Amino acid sequence: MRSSPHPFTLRQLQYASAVADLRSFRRAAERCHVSQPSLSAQVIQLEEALGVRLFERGSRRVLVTAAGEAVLGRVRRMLLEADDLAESVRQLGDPLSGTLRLGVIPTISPYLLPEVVPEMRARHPGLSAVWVEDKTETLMEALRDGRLDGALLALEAPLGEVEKEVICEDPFVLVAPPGHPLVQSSAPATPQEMRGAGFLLLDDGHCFRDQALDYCATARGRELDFRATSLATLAQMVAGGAGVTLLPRLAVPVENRRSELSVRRLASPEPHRTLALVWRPRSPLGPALRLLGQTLREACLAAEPRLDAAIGGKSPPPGRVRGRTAARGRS
Amino acid sequence: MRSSPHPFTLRQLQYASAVADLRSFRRAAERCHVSQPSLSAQVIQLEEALGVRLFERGSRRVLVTAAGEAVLGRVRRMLLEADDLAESVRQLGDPLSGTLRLGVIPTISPYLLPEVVPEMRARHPGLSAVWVEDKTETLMEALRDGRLDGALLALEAPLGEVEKEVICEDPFVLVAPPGHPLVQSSAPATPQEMRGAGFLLLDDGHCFRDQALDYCATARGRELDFRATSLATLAQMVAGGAGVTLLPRLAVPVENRRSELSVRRLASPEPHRTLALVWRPRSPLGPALRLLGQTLREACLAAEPRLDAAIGGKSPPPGRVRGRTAARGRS
DNA sequence: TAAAAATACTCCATAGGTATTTTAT
DNA sequence: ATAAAATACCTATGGAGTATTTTTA
Repeated sequence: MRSSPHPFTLRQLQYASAVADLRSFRRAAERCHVSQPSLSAQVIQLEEALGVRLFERGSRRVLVTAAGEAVLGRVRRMLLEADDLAESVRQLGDPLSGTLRLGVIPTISPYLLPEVVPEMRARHPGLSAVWVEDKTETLMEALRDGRLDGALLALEAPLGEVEKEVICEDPFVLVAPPGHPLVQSSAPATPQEMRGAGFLLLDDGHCFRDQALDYCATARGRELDFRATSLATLAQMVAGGAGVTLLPRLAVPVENRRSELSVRRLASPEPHRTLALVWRPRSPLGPALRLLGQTLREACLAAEPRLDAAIGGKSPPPGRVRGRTAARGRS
Repeated sequence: MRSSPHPFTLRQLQYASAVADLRSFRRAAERCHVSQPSLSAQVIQLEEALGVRLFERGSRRVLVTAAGEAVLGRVRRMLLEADDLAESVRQLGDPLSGTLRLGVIPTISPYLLPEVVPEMRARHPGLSAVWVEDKTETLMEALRDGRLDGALLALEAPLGEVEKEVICEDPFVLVAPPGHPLVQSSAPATPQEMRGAGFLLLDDGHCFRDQALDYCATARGRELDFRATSLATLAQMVAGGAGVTLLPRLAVPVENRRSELSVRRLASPEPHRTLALVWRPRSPLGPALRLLGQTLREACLAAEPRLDAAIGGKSPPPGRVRGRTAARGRS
């Protein structure tokens, strides 16, 4: 352990981080609730302590130097750790309370949250959650920056290093207008049957699009020249006869509530996504999120029969989901 | 980004960390070069800021509370990151100079270091290295605590999360006294031939013992009732006719310098270890260590012919070693 | 009772404030 | 000319020191 006396303070790092964020000493000073000269002085001291200029000052703009870029990543990580330290103490006294800032992707939230949010409230009355909906990439960035505490998404997307609690496996199903040749059989649909079929898919940026596109490729389907921005739109288009699509089973009860669609399971290996609650490694909220994930899993399990009913077919016994795992996501 | 003004300072963390390490306020104050009351005051302030008692003070001893244990891990990580921040700036100005504290395991150091240390000195004159010899587990702990900058060891041992630069693959070879039935052929030795043979192995704690034991098990050999503390001892015992053993090819030129041993390659899949330079993820010295690793690899490559000559057999063309990889070690 | 941490207090280094100057567009 | 950062200078918080008291094994 080195730990010679440190030549800088957390406060200096905070000020520097604010300047880097806002590209202005003036506004940084405002955000930090100090006067501009005070903040300037601290930043200068930091630069002197480190022996490197972090910012290039112009009278109209502030630029971050190359050295600054290199240093500020570490600075942000340190400030995040400092937040975590404070938070971890709060968690000691009060393991399951406070407000969690949670992200969720749009292909999950409308279908899962109505189920599980009431359950959460019932099971953990001290815990409140703020849900933010966005695409995987944005959520992960917010997670890494500490703007979110956790996120509910599909593990099949590239996530980087996270801790996770798996909620459920969500199989994809084939959806077509009633009477469409692809939904005349009730047996699981094989890729061969779908060869050449015209698929409607989601717009870019949705991880579900990528997965559906993968399957579409193996089935030698072709993508139609329209991209929906939501599963609801997709379902409407299919109901209108514009083509067929894949939907996560989770979405079927909602999107087919008026029974305008015919649904068919897919033959194994059944394509699916794995829904999970993920969080930053070593987040002080890890234990709380783990517990929350378990609640979510149980709520999902309880919803299974209804999901099966909606697609008119029993699922194969779901592989026992494993918990308490920390691992690196794909890519 | 949260980053509300932090209620504690790096200095407070440093003092608390020193108290935890030394279990004494007085000695912690000495180490930190401040008076005992000053340090006490800061620790008390930290406890108040966090709202939790970190230490249980007795007149004869200081105990770390449960909360303290929970908090101090994070504290140490933060202090390490602070060190890294300072170091990363030093690296910016001067990428390949300074002193690296490097660990190496005893089954590598006597064979590889004499080769590569002169090469290192020649290639990176500004860079000096302090080498520490110890077993893998101890080295990894020192690495995680920031007491070492890098370590040269075998990737087959459980390492946790590290960045690495692979140096070379080092195959194991069969070593027996001349005239021993197992070394009459010059063809690669198969596990079947070795069935029931008496193997001399290293003492516990050496990762090479574990690997040799694995092979020994697949070959249905039996371990003799003696455990050597070094490969040198092992080689001496074999030369004295006490049994046979496996050695890393790297060790053969040194341990068989008087040609008292007969050496035979092993049939594929040839057991081997993968030597690599590893370091903490995000270490500011990463780029320097990466470069150093490349030097080590080239020095190893240059030594190949001599190693082959020493075991009297050409190796199969070595699989192209991959560089620039960061990955999680086994276990 | 003795060793160790906490308290009492003084001092000064420094973070922060206001007023002003410098700088670059 | 003007917006923004640096400088000058003052204030006051608080970190560090010495001397002393309290605590407990």
